[in-house]
Amino acid sequence: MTKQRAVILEVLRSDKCHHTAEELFMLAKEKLPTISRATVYNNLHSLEEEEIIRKISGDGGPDRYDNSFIPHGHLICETCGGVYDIDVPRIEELLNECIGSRVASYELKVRGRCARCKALAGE
Amino acid sequence: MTKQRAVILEVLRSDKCHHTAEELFMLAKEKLPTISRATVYNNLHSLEEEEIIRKISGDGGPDRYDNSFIPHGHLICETCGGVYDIDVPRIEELLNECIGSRVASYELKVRGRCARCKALAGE
DNA sequence: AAAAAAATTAAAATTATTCTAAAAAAACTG
DNA sequence: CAGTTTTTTTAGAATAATTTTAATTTTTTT
Repeated sequence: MTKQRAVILEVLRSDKCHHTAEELFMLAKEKLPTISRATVYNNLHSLEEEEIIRKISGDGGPDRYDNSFIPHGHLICETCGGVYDIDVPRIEELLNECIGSRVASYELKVRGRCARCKALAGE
Repeated sequence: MTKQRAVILEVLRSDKCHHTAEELFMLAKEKLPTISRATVYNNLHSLEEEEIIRKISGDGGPDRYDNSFIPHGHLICETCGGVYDIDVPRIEELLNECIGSRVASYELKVRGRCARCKALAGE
């Protein structure tokens, strides 16, 4: 556990939203100005290997990192653009049945409207 | 509908697996040797806009394209790296219940082992 | 057939990420 | 704790995927 790794974990955990490697690098730099981009990437990889964090890829832009390793769904609100964690009950069992064996992991992104935006729209 | 666009659609549809832009470019080049990479990217974007195809991103490598726009799950095989369509029954209803309203679309990627690789491994 | 608009091309530019080799820090060893 | 080895970090170069650019070609409209 180096200074750099501690800072990367700290910024990963101190925030609710899912940052990109570049954002994490900038945030880490505020706390440790000498940190290098390569170190951020190196640590994100090793943290992923160690099953501490998880990469979320594919919204067009760069990959993002989630400070939880446990797979869970994300709701992308079409109204406000926010990305919220969602829990889909028994999804893992359902997927296991589907592929006829144990799923190693899954990634689920749902586009719709979040609770807040629904309430504001009077739904 | 230009010659190029027709060829791109043709190669997209003639294959069961999900190709990358580069692969589609190479396949299109066989049929139309003067075609340019930029044309492939341009057309993939417009076809996506027109809701004819769908981009699948985020398995480490480059984005892939699915010749169907209708949302469905993908199994990414951890053994052979292939990307296969999977049908998860009643997933849409389940997601609707979860977010308390109609989902606009979803993206589901499951990592596990495909039927072929399971068979080869003697499972 | 001429003019205007749209699509294509090849190459350069950009973005995100990975690699490299040297320097620094950390972990062993006697 | 001094010397050695291993690991990590660093800055920048390299690479990969995609986008942009500006000139050309093709298609459409008039």
